[in-house]
Amino acid sequence: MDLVPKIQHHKQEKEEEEKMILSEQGHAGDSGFGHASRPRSEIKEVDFFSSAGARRRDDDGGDGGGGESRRGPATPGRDDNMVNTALDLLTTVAATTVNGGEGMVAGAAGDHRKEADMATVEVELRLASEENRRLRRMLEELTRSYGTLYNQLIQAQQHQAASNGPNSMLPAVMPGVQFADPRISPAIRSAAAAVDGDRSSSDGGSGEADDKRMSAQQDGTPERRENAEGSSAAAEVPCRRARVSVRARSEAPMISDGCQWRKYGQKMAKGNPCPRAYYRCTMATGCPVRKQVQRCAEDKGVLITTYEGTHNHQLPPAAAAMAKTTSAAAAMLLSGPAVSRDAASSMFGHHLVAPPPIFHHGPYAAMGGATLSASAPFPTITLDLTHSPPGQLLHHRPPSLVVPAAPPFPAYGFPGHHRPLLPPPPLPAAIGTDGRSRLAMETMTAAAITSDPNFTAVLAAALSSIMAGGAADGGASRGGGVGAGDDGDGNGGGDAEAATAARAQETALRALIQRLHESRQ
DNA sequence: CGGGTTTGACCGGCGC
DNA sequence: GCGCCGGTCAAACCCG
Repeated sequence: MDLVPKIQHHKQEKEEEEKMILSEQGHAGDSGFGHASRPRSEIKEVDFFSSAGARRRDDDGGDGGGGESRRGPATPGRDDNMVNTALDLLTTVAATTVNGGEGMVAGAAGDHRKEADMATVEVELRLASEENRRLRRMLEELTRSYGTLYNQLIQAQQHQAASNGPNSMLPAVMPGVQFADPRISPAIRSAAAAVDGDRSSSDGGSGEADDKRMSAQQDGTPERRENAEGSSAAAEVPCRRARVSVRARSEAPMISDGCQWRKYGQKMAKGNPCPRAYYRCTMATGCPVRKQVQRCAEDKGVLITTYEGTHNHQLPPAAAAMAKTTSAAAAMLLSGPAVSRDAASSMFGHHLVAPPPIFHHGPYAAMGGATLSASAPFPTITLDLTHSPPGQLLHHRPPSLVVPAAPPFPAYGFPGHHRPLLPPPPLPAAIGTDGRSRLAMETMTAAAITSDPNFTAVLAAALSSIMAGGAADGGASRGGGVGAGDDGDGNGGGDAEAATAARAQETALRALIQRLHESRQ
């Protein structure tokens, strides 16, 4: 392009050069995440994900698999321990009660009590199993509904595209959605094209038709060439524009999210006496991810971190948690409204008493801990962690809840259909096949439980988080191309692993139900 | 000396 | 067209 300024041209060349070097080095930046932070910031930062980082390092780094995690039964923060301790805690408490009675009371009275306890536990267990079965059925139905809706969406999309031409893709994809930033549209079209590509590989029946359509799309126009040019650039754009803002209470200048950031600017923003700092991800050269850190004008104790973009490199596990969350949130933000009404009504309406407020009109739409802003220059989703249960997320984590502060937004009613532009995740298989999504799911479930004692809400939260966990995982890896989903073990799920995951899922559900029973009593 | 931070300048979008 | 504002750049500076 002749119009590109010289300096920019140079920059691009430089970036290309760096990318080449990077690729030759095989993402050398990945290995260096652990030590490069300055001690200064390590001390000051609120570390949301340190535990996860430690745990993940165990998982990823150790070639012996989770060997270390299995080695130390008493070590908090290990994978298995973390999962089950977090949610089995209550079960454990119940068991402890039983054992305690056994130890304290000797003789017949003790035996009686023990038997009674045992009977109670058995009844509880039976109830839990039954409820578990019911939940499973609901989950299956949800999955089916999701798949059906997705197919309908794709069909409508195809129909619209066929009748109105390719430029009408956006309305077909996003009915009723109006983004403040029209620049999103090509990206969405790209994503839609990518979906078609994915579908063609996954959907055997219509694969050929999709392939034909894809090839038909790859004609001369620059835009379509752009679409066909590989997913990285195409997938990058929507997340570059969608923003995920995290509000967290912290005295530190910056929250530690596991990534390396380099400050490249600071500005006084209007209406806020506190300066806004601009950071760029330096874990890989050319990584497009940026973040802005600013203190809240109203409450100086609240730190607002806004993420933008998708990492083009592998992430340390600690960062993957946040990246996955933000990626899912961004994907949800970009696509949520498209399905929120109809899908929500069809998915929730028949199953759950009170469908969560997924997306409303107005500048802000609140969903529990998350808000959407359609009036902002960029579509922004805000995850508010400032109202987390005190001490749970930021200050001191109880050993039973070692999972980092995964923002709880999916637990408030985004059952994973925040990604209609992408192939529907095979939910039952995806659930828990990745350790992190499992952990995040359970954390969010636990968070939902602690924050909302209402049965329906909690149930909805559990189901939502289950589905979001699976979808977020896929979303990050697909939508982000090389984003958070590619952090090493994302696709290592075999049957055994799935079975383990299913067991963990069941355990989580049992704990959840146990908790619900307790809260009812 | 290399890498990160600071800070004033610059640029582009947007509203009036 | 002008000014405002958000975002970015890059030279100077700082630090280990």
